[in-house]
Amino acid sequence: MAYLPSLKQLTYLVALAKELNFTRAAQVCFVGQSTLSAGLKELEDGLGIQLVERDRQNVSITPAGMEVLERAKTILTASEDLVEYAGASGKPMTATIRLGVIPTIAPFLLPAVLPEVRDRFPNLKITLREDLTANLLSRIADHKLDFALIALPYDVSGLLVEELFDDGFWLVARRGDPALKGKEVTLPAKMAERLLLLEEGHCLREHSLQACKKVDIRKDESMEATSLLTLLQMVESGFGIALLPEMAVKSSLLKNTDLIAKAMSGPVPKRVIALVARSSTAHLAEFTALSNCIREQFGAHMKKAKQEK
Amino acid sequence: MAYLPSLKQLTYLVALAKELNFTRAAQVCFVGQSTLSAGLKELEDGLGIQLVERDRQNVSITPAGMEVLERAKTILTASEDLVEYAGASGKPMTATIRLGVIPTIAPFLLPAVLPEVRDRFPNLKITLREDLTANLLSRIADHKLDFALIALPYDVSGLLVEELFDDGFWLVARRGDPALKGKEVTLPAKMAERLLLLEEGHCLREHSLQACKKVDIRKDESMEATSLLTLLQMVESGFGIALLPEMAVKSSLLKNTDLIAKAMSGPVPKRVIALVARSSTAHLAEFTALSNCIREQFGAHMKKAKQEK
DNA sequence: TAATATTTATCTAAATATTCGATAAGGGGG
DNA sequence: CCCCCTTATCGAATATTTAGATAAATATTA
Repeated sequence: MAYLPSLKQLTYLVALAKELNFTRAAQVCFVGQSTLSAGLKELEDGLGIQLVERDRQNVSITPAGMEVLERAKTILTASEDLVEYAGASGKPMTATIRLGVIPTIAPFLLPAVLPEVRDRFPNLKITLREDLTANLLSRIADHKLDFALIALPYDVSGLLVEELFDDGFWLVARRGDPALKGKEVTLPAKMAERLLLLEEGHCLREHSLQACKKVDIRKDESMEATSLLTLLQMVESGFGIALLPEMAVKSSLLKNTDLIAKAMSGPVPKRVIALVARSSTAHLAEFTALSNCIREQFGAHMKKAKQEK
Repeated sequence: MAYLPSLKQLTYLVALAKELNFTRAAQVCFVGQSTLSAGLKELEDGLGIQLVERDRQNVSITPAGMEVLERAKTILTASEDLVEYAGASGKPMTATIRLGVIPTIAPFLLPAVLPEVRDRFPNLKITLREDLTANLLSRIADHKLDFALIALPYDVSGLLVEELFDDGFWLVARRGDPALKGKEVTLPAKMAERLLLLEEGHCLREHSLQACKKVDIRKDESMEATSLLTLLQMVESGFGIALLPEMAVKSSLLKNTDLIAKAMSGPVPKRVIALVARSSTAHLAEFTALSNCIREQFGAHMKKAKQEK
């Protein structure tokens, strides 16, 4: 029989990689330092390679150790999800789902969707967290979050991804702005110069830049908005123009402002709204149900918004 | 600390699911029957759910058990691949790769590609297996095979997939066949009626049917070919027409025959040649290298074949 | 330079877990 | 009704794991 590492040994490696100190890692694992030391040695012997470089003063993970570490994390995550699944099975659609949503989606999609979700799955509890994509994905990996509603393109390798719908970008400018001239709106370079952006970290910033085929050159940080609301304020104050996701345009965000939103022509620049989860998530049924519900419900919501116009 | 199943317990579940008999499963695992019985009970207790239905006479896996089983297999596979990776690390591109190839790819692609692979990676050993897609994928899951060269579309969920290139379908008929008339060849329904197919199990059969938007209706099993060679024989004997992958057309398969191959017009029906592996494969470096090598080398091969024409 | 603190590795005895064989218990088939 | 086959359980032998003490190596500090 071939050697198989024990999950405990893998947790030792993971803890040690995080702490880079045997004593502290042992405390994290609730074992003695000698236990962790021996356990790791056994893992290295079993695998036949050195995973950790122990200088008496510093601990570092070898390149091979890094690869093993990644695999170990995957295995442990899948194991934890297996246990969680087992605990939740038998009572589907009754879980408490921790859902993360990025700030440029949350205020427009959640009000339209959550009531229906609650209606359809009365036993499904949803707790929300609004944060940047990177933070949400990191929390998903750490089991601190179950699902996240984010906008693609984004690196989602290794995750379970369900694309929900496209969300096109509209040009927003003050009434009478030259950028709005003409029947069709495109974004030539000179327009792009006037483009206002959200601050670093918001995916909408990257997506706007990609839509203009511009690389990210920060010019004036004081001219970067911290939310869509402040972004629009800046447009209204005459600092420039901006791209706004369709779902934001269709909300009441532009009411009582002097701003005009116009759809773009040509190949419409867009982001893709997607629900993601760990691929080993314990809540696959809930993931699918939520995906469908959002897709249907938000589709209906947008159609209604169109008619009202 | 939350409960974590031991990998040993997971192997017990996997073995039991395969054998559906505690005694035999225990033998497979090289443990006593009592050990397996106790181990499985411990797993069930730890997870808090029943995985196995034990009638004194029959053993069956509960629905929840099936889900846990799938997850267990994933975890065990990833663990085995971790060990294998550790053993192979430090000497990259020196592994012995067991490569599976489907029969409608092997004779056309391998001769063009393998010499270069051997040249570029002299320490990489490759053993070959020619078989149907379903068998190859099953062997990949069982660690009996490392990579497989197959044709998409095919259900490859859960696998590492690298699409290499498109392989269009050409219409093959006897010289003067009415199907060849006209400047452009499409496949109207009446042509599709005359279509000859490989026998069940060959993906080319499904792909040909999809290309004609036909569902699989077996008419006469004696009229089904067992290989591309016999398929062409049947076309040459006047039994009908066939679709042939471009890589086969560009080979010398049609030389010294009375057959004409003509590219299809419109949206070209095609298959996509892909290399697949377990997503936790120990040989990711080799996978990438082989992918690139095949893509480049076969691209050059086809270009050469075109010039010779 | 010497003392001290901090680190990981090793050793040992004790606690814990695992394993096997024997046996019990529950049904079907003859 | 008995025999055979199944899985579950029990107890003793065995193997593994653990913590604490200690060693060994280095860096820091006096």
